Amino acid sequence: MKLIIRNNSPTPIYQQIKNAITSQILSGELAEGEALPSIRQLAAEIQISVMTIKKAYDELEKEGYLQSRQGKGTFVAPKNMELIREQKQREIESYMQKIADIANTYSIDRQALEDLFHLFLKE
Amino acid sequence: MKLIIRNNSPTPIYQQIKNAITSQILSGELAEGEALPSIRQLAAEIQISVMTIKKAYDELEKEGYLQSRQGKGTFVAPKNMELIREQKQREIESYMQKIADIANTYSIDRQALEDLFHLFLKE
Amino acid sequence: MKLIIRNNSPTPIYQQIKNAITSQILSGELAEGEALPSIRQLAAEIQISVMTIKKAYDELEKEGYLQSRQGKGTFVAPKNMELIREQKQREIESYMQKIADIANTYSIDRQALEDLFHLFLKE
Amino acid sequence: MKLIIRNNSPTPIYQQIKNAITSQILSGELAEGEALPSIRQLAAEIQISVMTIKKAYDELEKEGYLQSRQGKGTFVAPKNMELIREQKQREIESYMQKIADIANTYSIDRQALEDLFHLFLKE
DNA sequence: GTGGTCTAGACCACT
DNA sequence: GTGGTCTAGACCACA
Repeated sequence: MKLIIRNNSPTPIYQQIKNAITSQILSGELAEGEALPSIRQLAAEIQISVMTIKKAYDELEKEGYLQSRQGKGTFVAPKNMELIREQKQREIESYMQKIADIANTYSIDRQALEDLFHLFLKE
Repeated sequence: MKLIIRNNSPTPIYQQIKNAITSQILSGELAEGEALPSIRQLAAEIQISVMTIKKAYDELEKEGYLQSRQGKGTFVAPKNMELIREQKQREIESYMQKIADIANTYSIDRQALEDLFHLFLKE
Repeated sequence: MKLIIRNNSPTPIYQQIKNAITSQILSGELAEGEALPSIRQLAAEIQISVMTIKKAYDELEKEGYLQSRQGKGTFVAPKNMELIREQKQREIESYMQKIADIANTYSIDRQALEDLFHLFLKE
Repeated sequence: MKLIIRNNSPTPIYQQIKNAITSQILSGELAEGEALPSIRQLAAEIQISVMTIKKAYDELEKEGYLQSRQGKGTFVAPKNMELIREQKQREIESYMQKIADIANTYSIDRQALEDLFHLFLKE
């Protein structure tokens, strides 16, 4: 597995690992069902603590990209991706509805709301 | 008034009462100026000592959530609007944070997100 | 905060912590907006590593129960709970639809499917 | 045939081709017995050396995914049904695991879950 | 061998 | 003070 980690980057190492893996899954370089390097192996390969790799793998599993099986290894999850994205889309819409409701009820300024929104998006 | 008190809980009963009331005030279930049940009435209703209710009401008054008027009863303090706005502001921010997180994790297009946001706001 | 941790339990410590906190949130003992003990404080109190507490808090944050703010502390999230449960309900339904679709397409035995389902539920 | 090849990717091109084809076979986009484009045709189509395509096809034949018949072309191997069933079985298990996880995390009633499951199965 | 959990430190950034 | 990240070990359970 090819991974370039920048120690001096402000992006946490586990996040860099997550980004690299998701981009490879989304581009098809990592096919569904394919095995990933074991956490220890990858840790040795890129000179990073096992726990850091584990954290990246754990989060990717919760997000639906990977699937771990004790004693067997970690694999690219079957392609739920469209399903997951649909769900996340709906989740976003319901949060927006909530925001709109609150803004209406408490007459919060729309311009302020938009500025806030841009702030969060640009992070 | 809806209150669920657990006798076997490690949380002191007066604290459970305080939690329930503040949560109802902040969520808007108890509107500002609204009358709370009298100490004796509530004590009878939930089978709790009058002293315990009084302690809860007293502390809530000290903290600015309630206001008791001699001979008239206890009311939700009117100056909560700022408190509530702050609370709602934080609520909106937490929703936006979630939207931003999801958008980052699943690489959702920012322009589409903004369009959606305008859609909900203009409703 | 009152927490009883069993070191000899098969349930991981971080899971025991999560269970205790969610049950207190759902029962109202922990009101929305209320501060939780800091990770270090709780770690000292129950004699557990800071990282273990952190893991429990982290997962509770991802699940929508808590909200952490750097430099300030960790708080019970505003009551999105009904919203989140609705979303999770829909998520479950879409997974079930997927299962039903696959089972239909590949004529997988329904009884085997049910047995499998019971197996996973009873874990 | 839909193939996206990245020249600047760290994954060797023949591996990218293998990944794309296995993924399409396992997901059913390529049905058993279906003909694949000829080596020369595919090479021309995606602007890749004939040798590279041949290497990918050869390895996929060794792994049992494809079957080439002298003078006729290359086809998806017919005995994939078991492979696919295994894959689908694992897919179903992963969905069930997700359902069980959500149900545990958000304390969703098991009976309701079973009723829902029967509903979807009987459709 | 694999992943799953846990520890006891450390340093950083924010307030 | 708070949370956020990371390390270099350890032991367990599964296969």
